[in-house]
Formats: sequence, structure tokens, C-alpha cells
Amino acid sequence: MAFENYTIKDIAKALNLSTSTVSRALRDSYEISTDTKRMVLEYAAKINYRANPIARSLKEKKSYSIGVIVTEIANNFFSQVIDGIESVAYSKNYQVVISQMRESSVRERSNVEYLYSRSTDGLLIALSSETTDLSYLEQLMNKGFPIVFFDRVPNDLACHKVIADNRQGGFDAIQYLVRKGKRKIAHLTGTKKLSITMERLEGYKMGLEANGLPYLPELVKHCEYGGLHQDEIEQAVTELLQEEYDAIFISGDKLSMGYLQAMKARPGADLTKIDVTGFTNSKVVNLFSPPITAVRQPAFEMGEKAAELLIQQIESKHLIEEFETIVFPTTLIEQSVSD
Amino acid sequence: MAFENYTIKDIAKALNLSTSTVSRALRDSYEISTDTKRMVLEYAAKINYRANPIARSLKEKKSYSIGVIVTEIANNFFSQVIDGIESVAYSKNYQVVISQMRESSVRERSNVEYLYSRSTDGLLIALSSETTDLSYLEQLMNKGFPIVFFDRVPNDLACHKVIADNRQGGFDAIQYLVRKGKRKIAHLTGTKKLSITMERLEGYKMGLEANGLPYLPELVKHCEYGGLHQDEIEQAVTELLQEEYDAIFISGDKLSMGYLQAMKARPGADLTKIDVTGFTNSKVVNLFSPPITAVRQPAFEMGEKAAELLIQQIESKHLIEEFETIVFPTTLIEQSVSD
DNA sequence: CTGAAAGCGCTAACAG
DNA sequence: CTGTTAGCGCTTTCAG
Repeated sequence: MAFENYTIKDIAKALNLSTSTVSRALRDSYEISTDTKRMVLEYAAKINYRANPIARSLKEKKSYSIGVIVTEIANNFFSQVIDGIESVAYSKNYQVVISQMRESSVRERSNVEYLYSRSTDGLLIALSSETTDLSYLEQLMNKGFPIVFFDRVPNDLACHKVIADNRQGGFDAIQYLVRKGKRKIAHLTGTKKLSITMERLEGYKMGLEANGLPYLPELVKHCEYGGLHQDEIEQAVTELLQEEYDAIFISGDKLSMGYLQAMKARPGADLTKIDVTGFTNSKVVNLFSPPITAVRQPAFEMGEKAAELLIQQIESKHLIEEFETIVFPTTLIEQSVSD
Repeated sequence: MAFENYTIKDIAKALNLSTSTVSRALRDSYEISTDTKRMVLEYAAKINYRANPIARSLKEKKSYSIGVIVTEIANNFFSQVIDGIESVAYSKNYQVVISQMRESSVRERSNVEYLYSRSTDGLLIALSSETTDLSYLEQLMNKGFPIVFFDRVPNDLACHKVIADNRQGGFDAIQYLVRKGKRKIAHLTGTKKLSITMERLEGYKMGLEANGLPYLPELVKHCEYGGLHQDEIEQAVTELLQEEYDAIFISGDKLSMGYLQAMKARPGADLTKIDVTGFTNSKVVNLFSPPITAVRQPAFEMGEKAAELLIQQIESKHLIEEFETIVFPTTLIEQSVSD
């Protein structure tokens, strides 16, 4: 009996009221007498009435769902962001609809359009490695469709953005390595199309400069798909091993893990000599061997914040004029050398 | 925050047709002339018409979305399962709506009810550690609401189930440890309420018996919340350290990682002596120190299969009579001792 | 305070 | 082949 699909009509009939009265009573309208309200509410509770949200959506042009687009779900950083998003959405009674674009701008676009046409009320998105043309997103935003970007954000679009302090994170990484006596620090990163790549690269350069170290382009390797395919990383490592370097700063979760794997698989490589510091949100970096010093982003909190901004924008009566860019600090997590 | 969108009415008006004709043309109905169809399709494409799925849902009582309920998203196993689910859903044009219950049966239920009332077309669920009363799920299923269980499945409900061969996985783990010369093998696992706990425990017992080893209850520790909170694990480890054991078999991702963390944090514990074999879907187990031998489930494939079964059930005209239980093999991944 | 009626955008009898 | 009509379940004027 718990799950019959009653409608407002059933309640109206049973109580000898009109559907509008019932609707209003349910929504606690001021124009309904307390007696009627109580009656309706009681009966509704008794039959375990649940409003049909589809009908409500159609009427209100609002679906209480938000779309999320990420590279892939099975990724430390993204899954933690989604955790944060879901937490906020749950507390505000929104559903979270997820899709993956696997670094393809085509899939990104088809997902955006699908989510838009399926009347999600807004979108949270981290751009794909391939994306250069943002005009379709801009058009949607101009139509009033709320979009909040996180992690990988557009440069010159007026919108809410939630990011980590990538520049500082990169800078800290270099400072740390230099303090450990490293002088030739390589950099493994993603495509230049992404904001995170450029910001972390800047941090890297700033770090070098602050320590009077030269910037050597041959020590910087870009993986166009952010290490989504291990081949990219193998290729980069092969190239790097022809250079001389005593430490490496890596600009992403997938890349960091992939680099360690690649090195582990090369019998020749001496893992103890080349220090690794990399962006990663793995919760078990301290268990790794060879060790890796992690640059950690507050992924959960970033997800929370992004969801809050989005829902706030969705529920705002007027068009947002002032867009915010929220920057979260990163944390450097050094692996204890207990063993 | 509304924005203009074309409707079937706009097309009808522009083309001097009735809405029903347009609707039928759009759906490629046999009763519409090819000429009219072409005209409608062309115009629709020109104005970039997108059908309002909410309206369609209301009419058809079908939303082309499926709900997924897991403990948490930021988990190796679950995120990989969701990856598989999303892949299949994407290819069949279904949306994936995600929610987390964090081992709470209350949250599980509220999520189920919410997803149901929001007219998702079906549900994929791995039960919470607390859940004992399945009657509300049974009621939904009796009403014809499609639910496919994966990983943590009910014992005696007629439904599709997708699981790993947990018994065999446990058995293999013990065989492996015994072959390495271990004789006192502990077991760290979750609550007895869960199918996976009982099956893996059985595998453990079978393994012991097959090797003429005694089953010692004091070597088996249950964490009621599957290690969701690290305290549980600390507690179990503290208890275990008072026993004598030379190896341990661990029954879940969270527990495996948590155990390694707990041990690492205890200066006294000699990590090299106690071999660890555990269920985990981490893709970097081979980088761990202390090493862990992984019992790996084909999580992605399990997600794919579960989604396929669900969508098949959703789209089937008649009630399913024969339910399937799909069992996937596990793989034992030994860490190479290269360093 | 309550009810009648219109309509959100779409589909599907039922008539032509 | 195409149009008319009647809803899906809910909200919301507009009248009483």
C-alpha cells in the first residue's frame, strides 16, 4: 500500500474538494483554511501521496535536476567532486544527472545538448581536452541557461567558475623540490587548450624563476588527452628519459598515476633518484612506492561550491550580473618516509 | 529564468498543419506522407527544434532515465561500475541519475522513493550495510517497477542480480596465501547483513578447510559499516593485533585501503610479515608498499551488464518471469616484487 | 476561503 | 493521409 500512485484528483474526490483546493492545501497556500489544510494533509499522509514531479516540471518549466559533465567518473578527482555535488544537490532536493565525455569535444557537446534538451535546470562542467569552440555554450548561457564551470574553465566567458589555485600549487611543488636539492625539474602535463595546464605551467615557471633555474622547454611534455590513454604517457616518458632530470612535477591525477606505472615498468629507470610531485587526489598516496608528493585539491569542497553556485543561479529570480571565480587552495602532501 | 524554445505548435502554425500531424511526422509515423514528413523535418532542423521530454514523459509515463544508488561515488569499485552503467545508458539514450546512501538504510530508502516518484524508469542498486527490511523494494517491484541489484544483492527476491564470484574470489585468496606458506590467516570484512560479506566469508572458510586449516572465529573481524569510517577499521586492527596471524584476507575496497593505512600508522606493526590479500579495484595496487595482492572484480563490465538487464526489463512489453543472476569471475592480481 | 477552467507540450484515439 | 479532441497531473488565474 505504501506506493500507490495517487493523484491530487483522488484526494479531491475522497474529500469532496476541488483539485485546486487540494493543490493549494498541499502547497500550504495562505488562502486555504487551516481545517481544510489539515484534512488534506492528513489524508495525503495516510495514502502516502506523492506529487508527480513530471507534471509539476511541465507546469513550472523546472525539473529539479542538474547535469554534470566530466571526463570520466572513475577518477580520484572527479569522483570526489561529484561526491560534493551530490551532497549539496541531495540536501536541496535536486537530482544529479551524470555523463562522461572522455576528453572528446564531440561527446561533450552532444552531452550538453542532451542535458539541455532534457530540461535539466543547469549544468556543471569541466571542459574536455579537445574543446576550443565554446560558442555553443555561450549561446546557451545567453539564453539564460545556468552553467557553472569547475576545474577546466573557459578564459573569457562571463560565468561562475570554481577552481583550485593551480598556479600556487605548481609553484609550491617546485619550491618543495628545490628545497630537496633538485635542480633539473621536468614537467609532465596536459594539452595547452586547458586552463589547468596553463596555470600549472605558469606556477612551474614561476617556481623555476624564483630559484634562479632556467626554463628548459625540452623538459616539458604535453599529453594531448591528459593521459587518458597510457600510450601518451609512455611516449612522453620515453622522450623524457633521453633528457637529464632529477625531479618531475606532474599536472594531473591520471598523468601522475600513469607516470608512476610507466616508470615502474621500465627496469632501467632508477625510481629513487627522480623525485615525483604531482597533482593527484588519491587518498592513498602515502602508501605508494616509489613515493609521490601530492598536490591535492579540495575536490569535495569544490564540488559543493560549484553546486551551490549553480543552484543559487537557478533559483535566482533575475539574471546574474556579477559572476564569481572561486579559488580553492591546494595542499602539498609529503609522503612520510616511515618505511 | 525561462528561455524561449520552440514547440510542436510553432511548427504546426508555420507549416499550416495540425500539431498531431507534426507530432506524427516527427516520430516518423507510417500514416504521414513522405512529403509532409520531409517538410516538417526540414523546418524542425532549421529552427533547431527539440522536443520537450518532460511533456513526453508526462504523457508516456516514461522518462528515459535510470536511477543508481551506491554507498559512495568516490570509491574505486563503485565509480568503475558507474562508468560501465553510464556507457551503456549513453548508447541507449538514457540518462543516469546518481545518489549516494553512505551505508544508511534510511537514506537508501529515501533515495529509492525519490527516484521512483521522480519517474526514473528503473533502478540499479547495491544495498546498504544497514538494510534488513526489503519489503518496500519488493512492493515497488511487485508494482512492476524494474530494479536490478548489483554487488550487494538480496537473498530471496525474484529479480535480476549482477555479482562477482565472491566465494571463488575468497577461496582463491586463501589458496594463494597458503601457497605462500601462510597458516594463520585473518579475515577483515563487513556486516553479515550483506551478501558479499557472507559469500566471501564462505570462500574464506572453504579455503581454510581445503587446506586443513582450522577456522578461528577470533581471527574474523566485522566492520558494520564496511570501513566507511576509519574508526571501525582502527578498532578491528587493534583487536587483531592481539591475535597471532601471518596473513589477512580483506573483503572490500574501503576496508583494504583502510587496513593498509591503519597498519602504516602503527610504528610497531611489522608490515613485511603479514601478507595482505584483499578485494579492491584500485588501478594502482601494483604501486603499493606494503604490497597488497588484489582480488579484482570486473566492475566496469558488471555495470554494463546491470544497465543492459535493466534497460531490457524497462523496454520489455511483458512482465519478466525469469530472472537472471549473472556471476562474473574475479581476478587475483599479485604485485610484482620488482623493488 | 473555494471552485471552474485553462493550459504547460506532447501523444493518441477517433473521425473524417 | 490529416485534423479534432481529449487528456497526462499539476498550478494558477479568475470568479464567486
